[in-house]
Amino acid sequence: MGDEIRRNMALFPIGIVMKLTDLTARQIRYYEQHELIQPARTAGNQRLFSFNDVERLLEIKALIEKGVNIAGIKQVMNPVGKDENDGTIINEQSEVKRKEMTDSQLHRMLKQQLMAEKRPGQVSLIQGELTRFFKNK
DNA sequence: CTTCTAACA
DNA sequence: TGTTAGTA
Repeated sequence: MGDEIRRNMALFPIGIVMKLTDLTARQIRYYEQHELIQPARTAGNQRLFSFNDVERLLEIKALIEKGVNIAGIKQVMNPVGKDENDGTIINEQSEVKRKEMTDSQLHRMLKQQLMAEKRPGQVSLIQGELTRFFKNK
């Protein structure tokens, strides 16, 4: 599972994540407050997001666009960070159909976005494609 | 210039 | 959520 460390490596600052997910800094920080994501911090308290964080944010965004609120999202995506020792009961009765895309598809999208970042020309791939990957409508 | 926290005409 | 203030 050396791939796991790569996915959880804190890499980009909030600015990049904003463009990658098309979410506002306010939203990203807000979701962090609600423990939907937990980006790492630099010595200077700057947030550093990993691929996993970005993926989760994209899932959160998709859910938001489907009309799900924070409470609902917390139900389908168990807030990370909690230890499973202290009898934390989390019902997995998620009826909401989500994440139909594979990791490879997701990684291709993110890679393309990152490349488009360095080399302008291509644009908003996430917005349009995402809605097609995430079932519904 | 970018990010952070706190707060609300 | 937007947005602004005052920092780091």
